[in-house]
Amino acid sequence: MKPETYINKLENFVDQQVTLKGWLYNKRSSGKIKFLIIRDGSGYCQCVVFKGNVSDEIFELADKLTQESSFEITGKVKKEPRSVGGYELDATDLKVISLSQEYPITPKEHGIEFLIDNRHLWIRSKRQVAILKIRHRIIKAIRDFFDNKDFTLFDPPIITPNACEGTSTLFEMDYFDLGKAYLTQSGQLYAEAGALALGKIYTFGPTFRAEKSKTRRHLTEFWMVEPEAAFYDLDDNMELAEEFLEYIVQSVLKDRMQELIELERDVTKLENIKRPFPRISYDEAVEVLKKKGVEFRWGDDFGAADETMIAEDYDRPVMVHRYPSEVKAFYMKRDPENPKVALAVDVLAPEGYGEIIGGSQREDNLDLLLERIKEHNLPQNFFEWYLDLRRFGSVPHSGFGLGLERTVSWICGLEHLREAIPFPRMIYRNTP
RNA sequence: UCCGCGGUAGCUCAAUGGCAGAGCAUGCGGCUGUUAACCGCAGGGUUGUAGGUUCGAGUCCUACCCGCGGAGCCA
Repeated sequence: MKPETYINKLENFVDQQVTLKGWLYNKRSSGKIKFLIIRDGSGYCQCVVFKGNVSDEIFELADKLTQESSFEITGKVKKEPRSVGGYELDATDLKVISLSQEYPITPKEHGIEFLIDNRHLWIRSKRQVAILKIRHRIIKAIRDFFDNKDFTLFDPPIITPNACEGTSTLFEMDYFDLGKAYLTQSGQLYAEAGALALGKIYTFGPTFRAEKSKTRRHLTEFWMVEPEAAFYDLDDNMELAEEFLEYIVQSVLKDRMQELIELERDVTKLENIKRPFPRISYDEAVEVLKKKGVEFRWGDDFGAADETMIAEDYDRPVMVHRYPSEVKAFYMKRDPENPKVALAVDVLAPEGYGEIIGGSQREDNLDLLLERIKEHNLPQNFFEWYLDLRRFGSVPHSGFGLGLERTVSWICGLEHLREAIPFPRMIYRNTP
């Protein structure tokens, strides 16, 4: 039943007869010759149906195929530079599996609303297939990177009893007799427990934000990878982050060049992504903004436009460290040399893609952490288990979170995060 | 939540307050190398919803609905 081969393996079958199974991507005809473009998920192949080579029935059947009809086609493989993918199938037989009804996504332009309404079909188009393949390669690179460094995959809960950081708006649900529960906004606190158990761990899963963000950089459901390592300080954390990003980008360049070209991505911009990355302090970043004429008050967090201006001076991601502690989460450790700033780091991607990583060294002192919890008006009883991590063998430790879709978006050169995930969830859309 | 823009054929879009149109898609016909193929013919409309102004509204006014772009917040 399964296909004997796939389009991306045709180079091994030149001058041999094969049967491909797939869907009709497009069709052109010119009298006694028809060109069927078949896609099978692995690639695209032009099949030539010539009246002299097939029976009249087969020739007419080729005419009946509508866009996205499923079919199998048999013929001899030829090398053909004029054809998509470089190979062509000289058809001798054709079987229709299922004729498609009138397919809504035509080979012309469409508006974004229509495409998102038809996301379940839109993902069949070339551009979306390329993005999803790159997404998969990025995910594989993430897992390989940490696995090769002896980080253990550690899955935090998705249902949580309270806000991890106490700031964001969360999706709320009724949890039996225990009252309200929430969808996780970060696996961070649980990751710390994991690091103190296993040394080096990473979490990788979906995360949820109920904020009414309505921009190209936001989804309500997105994927995040969060490494956490015991005995790592902020510098170790930054080293890990830059090696990590370099590995991801270089892996995609090595294995998904064809897809990047399909997306018309300027790959020279990606080839620059090599260590070391520039590191500047928040203070230095503020100076840069002021020099560029931005009115910026020390103590504020950077907006999207500020991030772009800071990043535009560099051809690779820039690591901005030591943010004012007041704009950062309660669990971030303050710099012993300057308690007004936290040992935090944000990594800003080039080309205006903004923050793709946020991380920090964590507060490992029980008393200071208790103070932070009070300052942030967080319910201490929910954090008792987290405080235990400081009561029972506390150690310096650090970690960061990388937003998968923002990374996919940056590497693919996308305009909007919604193309970086199969079925985007946004404030005004939860379908299909 | 706030600011800005939009909603007309299956899709992308036109239409000075005066006959609701084109391209693509679909159907039929033509073409032996097409690359979003091309050429000819045909079918296809509650102009987002409700109300108002007017001899006459896709067009002007009011309200609502839906979406898009951005801000804040963040990955």
